[in-house]
Amino acid sequence: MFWLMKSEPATCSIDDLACAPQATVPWVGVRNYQARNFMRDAMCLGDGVLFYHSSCAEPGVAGIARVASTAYPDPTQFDPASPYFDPKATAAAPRWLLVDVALVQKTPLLPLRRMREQPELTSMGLLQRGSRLSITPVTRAEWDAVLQLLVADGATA
DNA sequence: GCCAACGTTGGC
DNA sequence: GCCAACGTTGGC
Repeated sequence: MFWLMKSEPATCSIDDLACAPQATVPWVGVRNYQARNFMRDAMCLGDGVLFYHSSCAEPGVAGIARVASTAYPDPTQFDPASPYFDPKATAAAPRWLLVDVALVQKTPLLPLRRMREQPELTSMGLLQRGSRLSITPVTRAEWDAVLQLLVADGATA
């Protein structure tokens, strides 16, 4: 399967991912049940990920990654010093799960603005009106179309 | 900083 | 279980 995962570059950018040990990061901080359920129930090792920069000057897809672990408890839910601390979570009954995400390739930024111009991408969850989910499934057709655009960008860069 | 859209909370 | 109030997201 394929996914789009949002990250605020101020928190974890594509370059931060590239610089992480094994170019892999635990996807900490998801506190939405729908997004959690995607990680827990639907993600598989090796699934393709569009790494998306959100809440920044130039929102858009910044690289390709892949799912690098199965789901396990997000340690930040247990850490009172973390902004992601959840007082209702316990080690016996963790509430929030995450997966590890590994960089495949940084790409030239594919801006949200350009994605909106592509008829074959209008079905993407990311582009739906009012959509705020930080993790959304991506169809093979959408994945292929995005890769096409990323390649085209690379060729003309 | 604005604001639309959505999710969560909590009283009843 | 309803629903109003509140909080959050995230593009602009």
